[in-house]
Amino acid sequence: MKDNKQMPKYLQLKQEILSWFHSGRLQPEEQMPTENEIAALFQVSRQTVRQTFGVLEQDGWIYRVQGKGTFVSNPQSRKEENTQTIGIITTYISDYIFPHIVRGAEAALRSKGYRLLLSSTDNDKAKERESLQLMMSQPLSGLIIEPTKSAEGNPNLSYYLSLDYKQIPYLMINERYTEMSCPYLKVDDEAGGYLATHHLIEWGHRRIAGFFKMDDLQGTHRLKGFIRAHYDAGVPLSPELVVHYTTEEKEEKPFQALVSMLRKPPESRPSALVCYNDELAVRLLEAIRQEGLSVPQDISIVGFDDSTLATATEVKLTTLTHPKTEMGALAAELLINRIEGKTEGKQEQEAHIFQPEMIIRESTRKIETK
Amino acid sequence: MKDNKQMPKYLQLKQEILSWFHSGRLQPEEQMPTENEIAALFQVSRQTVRQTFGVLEQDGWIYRVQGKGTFVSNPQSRKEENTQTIGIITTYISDYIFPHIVRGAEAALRSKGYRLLLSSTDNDKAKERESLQLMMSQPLSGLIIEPTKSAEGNPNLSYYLSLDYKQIPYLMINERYTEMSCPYLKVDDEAGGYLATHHLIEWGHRRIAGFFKMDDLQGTHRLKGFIRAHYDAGVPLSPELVVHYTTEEKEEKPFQALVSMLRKPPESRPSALVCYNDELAVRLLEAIRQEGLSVPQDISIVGFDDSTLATATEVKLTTLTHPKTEMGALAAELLINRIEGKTEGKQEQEAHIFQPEMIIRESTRKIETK
DNA sequence: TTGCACCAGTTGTATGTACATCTTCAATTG
DNA sequence: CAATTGAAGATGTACATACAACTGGTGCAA
Repeated sequence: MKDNKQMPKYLQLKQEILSWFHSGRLQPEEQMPTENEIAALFQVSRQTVRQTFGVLEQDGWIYRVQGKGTFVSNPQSRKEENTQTIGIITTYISDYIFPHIVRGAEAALRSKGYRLLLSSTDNDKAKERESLQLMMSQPLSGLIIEPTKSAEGNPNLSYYLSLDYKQIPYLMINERYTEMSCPYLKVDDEAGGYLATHHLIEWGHRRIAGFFKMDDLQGTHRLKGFIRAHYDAGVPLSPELVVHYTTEEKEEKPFQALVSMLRKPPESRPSALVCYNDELAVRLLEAIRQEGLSVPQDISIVGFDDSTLATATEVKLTTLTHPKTEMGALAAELLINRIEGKTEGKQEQEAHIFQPEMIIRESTRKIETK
Repeated sequence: MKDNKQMPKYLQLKQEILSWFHSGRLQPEEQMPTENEIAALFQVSRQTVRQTFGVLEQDGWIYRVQGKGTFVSNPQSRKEENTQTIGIITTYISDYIFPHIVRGAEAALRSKGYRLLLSSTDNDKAKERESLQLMMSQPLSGLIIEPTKSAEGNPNLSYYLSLDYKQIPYLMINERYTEMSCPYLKVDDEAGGYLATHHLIEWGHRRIAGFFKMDDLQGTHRLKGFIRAHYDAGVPLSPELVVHYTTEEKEEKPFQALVSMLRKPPESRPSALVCYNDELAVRLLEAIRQEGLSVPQDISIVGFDDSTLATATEVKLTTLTHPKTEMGALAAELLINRIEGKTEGKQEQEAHIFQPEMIIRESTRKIETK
């Protein structure tokens, strides 16, 4: 027992006894040493031991039976007392892949007896703070966070620090704040962009247009892969074939950009498109139809995320998988492991990166290399 | 202070002090008499007073500040200890209109300082029970439920009764178990089925096929409207044009049924379809394409719910609106009103019924009446 | 006026003693 | 052999004392 003079004896004693539990030296339902034994062992008075036991009993670690003794609580019953609630804070709830992430997490949590608290930030840092505040206003076992745009840093740092202080485990999905080190899960978007582009190059395409949303890291990573695939294959990439846009511009800018590309003479037109995601791919399909061209005869097109939209269209989209549901489920499992202390010793990996896979459907075709 | 010798002094003292709070003799934030004063007043030792204060502090009645004194807790902060948590149990989370309902509810709840617990049943009554159990394992302020397979009755009645017993307000969305009387929000599905059918009849269609999922009440109501529209217009309805299916059959049965309809000679083929929802409409579009027919030239088709799928297809679907987000928000508001007792006197209406509206896009066309 | 030391009063920590109440089990009794 | 009794040992209650740590105010000195 450390003789930290900052801490009162009864709290030092509490730490010591907690370590007995964590090390497995005392098993659930086992009888504790009696108050007098512990008092003698640590050279403190029985009253001090009683004070410690009082706190431990409140925290649900032990229970006392008059005349019989003091016993270690069953972790089962301890859990029942503690909240078994995990929060998820995500940017959007209803948008396209997030429901699947939540669904995966919810199913995993429910099967392990945890409840799911859900909140969204709508990509607004003030709402993120509000959500954190609300979640932490009640006991919480753990937290899964999808950070709101981290470009301007993290104004809610103090809340995250108080998570550390309260020893509430948390992890991040899709991105993470660079100021903080916690486990996180993400998709290898650069590999995705590479795969999509590589697939098209392999099938003979040489003029490939790319449309990427640049206000989140996913878009920039996918673009990176797009560029690298060109470089590796020795295919030159003309700058006019890369279109950047932001969330606000997503309805019109890429659409118009594609229309003006398609109105050029066939030989200077792209023969294939790589789209930021399926939603954009569906939007661009309209532009192609509007210009009287068809997919995949005239233009090949690749989406991202394998959403429900990808198979709702007449020509089923070639796309890349996003492990939406699995990611949610894994996040939940990792978090539960941390909560229940199963990571002791093996020291879980900090980052879990999913590799996307191509799903080749009908929207891409092989063409003759000139 | 009653001299009940059964009860230890420190508990008798607690009762006495509690009566001070209840009688208003001590107001919130007021400073309590000091430990020594109370000890002298009741002729007990300061230690005994401390023991009493310890219990009162745990119960949230008082708080202590070293060097300053002991104070009566603000009932506000006592209330904070009570959960401000509302649960939503829905059939699916990720499927198409539910994320929007949840989103509407979440935004409304967050703005009023409530937390949202989310759970899904996957349309499985066993999971519904599991979800109810989990939700109720902790204090809960209220519950929003979307019934599972509402047409088949309610096997989890006992849980709902215990909600009544615990005086936890709840309401139902989309449908309600007929055995129970609670406020509910729904779309007038019969009117929707009627509108869709009426629209087609008005545009000259006489052989209209209907595809309805029959294991929830939405489907049966939409069918009812479908039939009534035929009846009102004096259009005969052949039984072979009505297809029933269940959740489990949704992938294949309606698809096959339509294929065999389309292979009949053109004059005995339906000229229009009314679909249970957009998801099914998209699926049936495939069948139509597969048989070499086109929409709306050969077949008109109407969906339901105005989901994102309705505009993802190349032929934009004519469909009916569903007030997804608004419904979630209104459900949350009504529930909060009940929780906070704002319904006293005016006695809220039991049912809130939204009227669907037709959105006419490209998938239906006028034909010549024979 | 400002800053500092000091003091009285309050809660927090630590120990000691005494006895009450309850559980268990062995010894005793009928 | 069954029931009772009693002792031992555990936690629960109650009181007493001493000092530590903190708060707020007073009063003195720069």
